[in-house]
Amino acid sequence: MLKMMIRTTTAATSSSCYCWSSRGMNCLHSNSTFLVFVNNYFAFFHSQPSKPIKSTRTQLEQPKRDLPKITNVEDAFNLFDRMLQMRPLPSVVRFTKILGQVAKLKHYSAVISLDNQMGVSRIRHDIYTLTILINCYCHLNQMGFSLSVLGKFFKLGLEPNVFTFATLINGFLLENRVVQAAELFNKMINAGNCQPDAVTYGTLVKGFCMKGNNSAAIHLLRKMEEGACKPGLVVYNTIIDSLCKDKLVDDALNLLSEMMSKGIAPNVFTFTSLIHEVCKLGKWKEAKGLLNEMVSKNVFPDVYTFSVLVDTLCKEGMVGEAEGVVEMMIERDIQPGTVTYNSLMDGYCLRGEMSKARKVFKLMPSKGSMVNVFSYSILINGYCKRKMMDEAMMLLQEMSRKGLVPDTVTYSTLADGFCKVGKLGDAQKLFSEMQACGQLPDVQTYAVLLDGLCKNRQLSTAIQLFKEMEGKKLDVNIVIYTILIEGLCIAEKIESARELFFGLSSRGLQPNVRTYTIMINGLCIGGRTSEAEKLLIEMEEKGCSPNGWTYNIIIRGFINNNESVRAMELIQQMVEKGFSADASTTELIIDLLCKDKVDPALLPLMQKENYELNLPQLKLNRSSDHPNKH
DNA sequence: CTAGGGTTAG
Repeated sequence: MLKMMIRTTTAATSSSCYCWSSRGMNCLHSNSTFLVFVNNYFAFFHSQPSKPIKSTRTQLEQPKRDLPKITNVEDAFNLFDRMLQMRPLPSVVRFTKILGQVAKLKHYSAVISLDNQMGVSRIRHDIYTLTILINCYCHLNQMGFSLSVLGKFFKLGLEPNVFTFATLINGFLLENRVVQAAELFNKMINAGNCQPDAVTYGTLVKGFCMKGNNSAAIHLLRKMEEGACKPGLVVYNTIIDSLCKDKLVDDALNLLSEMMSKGIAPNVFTFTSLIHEVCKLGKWKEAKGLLNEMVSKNVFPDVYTFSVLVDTLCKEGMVGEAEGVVEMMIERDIQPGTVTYNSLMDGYCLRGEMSKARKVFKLMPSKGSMVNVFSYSILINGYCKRKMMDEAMMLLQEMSRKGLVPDTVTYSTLADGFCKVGKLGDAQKLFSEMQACGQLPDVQTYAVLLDGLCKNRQLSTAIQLFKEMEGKKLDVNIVIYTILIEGLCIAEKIESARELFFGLSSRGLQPNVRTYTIMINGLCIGGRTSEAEKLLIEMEEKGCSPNGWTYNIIIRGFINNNESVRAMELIQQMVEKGFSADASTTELIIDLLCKDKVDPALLPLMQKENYELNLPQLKLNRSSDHPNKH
């Protein structure tokens, strides 16, 4: 038996070295089912017509365009200049059309400067111009200016219409101010002269969904049914997507049947939401079923749908298959976009294949996909996970040369990389740098830094940072407390760790598996093995099942406290639950055996059939159960 | 000429 254990130990060690990433680890559980899904899926698409029938609508829309289509801001500025020099001046409508197009390109500040030029030439605003302006300020997170534009309506004797109000409601939502959005909505209803339309309702429904308030969204849906403005496709799609994001796929599917029974046909948005969530839950059969269903209804997957599939395949570690999907997209004349390629790059990064990721990154512009902040963050994350900090930092510098603004995620990723290689100073430098550049640290940024400080035994600095974080109105969550509890345990301040742990519920926080495991570890370090075991039972009772990592921790705790009898019992419990010993636990067990420290009374237990049979599982030690993940 | 829904990174 000893031989077997040693063999499996090496297997466990090498497997945990290979799996350096915590993401993508779920590939272990259902690879084969997913493969079946993918194979079916390929066969399925090859049997479909390669091009969906294009709607004739777009063809009809073309001739009425009396203005060259603007594809970039420069063209807009040039055209605008020429128009401003014409005498007589073109009408406000002509100018507004350009503003509308630039706004569609999401160049909101460009719209504002164009509007200023209009002002200089004394071109009067109309309702359209002002509404576009409001929308631009909304997207620039400047609601204050949006509201002052509203004031202009009255000055000019114009009356805001339902477009204006819907835009303002959306603006509040972009700032996460759902209450104000709802207030404005109610004002519309009560004032009586401008009733909300389907879009206005849809916007507010989205607001409730954003706040995770699905029941309020559904309530509004029911209210629409009673009134004159019946819910349409978009409102259903919004709620279906929100239900999906909350993993309530069954509720989402019920809503799908409901809309169909009302004669509202689901479109590619509806199916993409559903397929996305079903893929995330690993329900490949259902994903295939939905793909079948949509095509049978003449709804064809588009670049969004395919990107979801590419992303899922990549996260499952099946990058080759993802590449196949990309090729199929091109064959079917659906051009992969930046998001598609970003997902593919992330897939390579997750497997540590940085040169392949880099190749995609390099080829993107020639395929018509501009790299963006996501592309850089993905690559940077790839290098950070491989501890290649120089390469990661070079990319950060390249970003600013290309005029891309690194965001909170980019900086947090880099800070985490530096923390993990023990360069706390560099992490802290980035933390200040990001704030100097106007990027606000969020909870996850603080989590990265706190974790780095705690793991590097700088507890007092960590506590200082924690206080700073509390001072800002950041929502301190269980992840943060878990890091602090671990920090206290590392510093062997077990009493303080216990206090913090048992005070969690009074802060309205629920410990998760990680929190429990870290506390159990702390208690074991402090020699309180019986209390640790109590916690193991308690977590199970509270519906938080211990995982393989938890068992390994507590077993090691018992062995280290010379309680090998109880340790052996726990090993059996662990094996019965389908978990297995990891490398360091196995080492301790071997040590016990070598030193003949195992009570002969235990031998019958150790030779139990199920225990022996399960030993080869050692090599299946899953690093997803490992602490290095928040 | 103006407004709402689905894809990617820590």
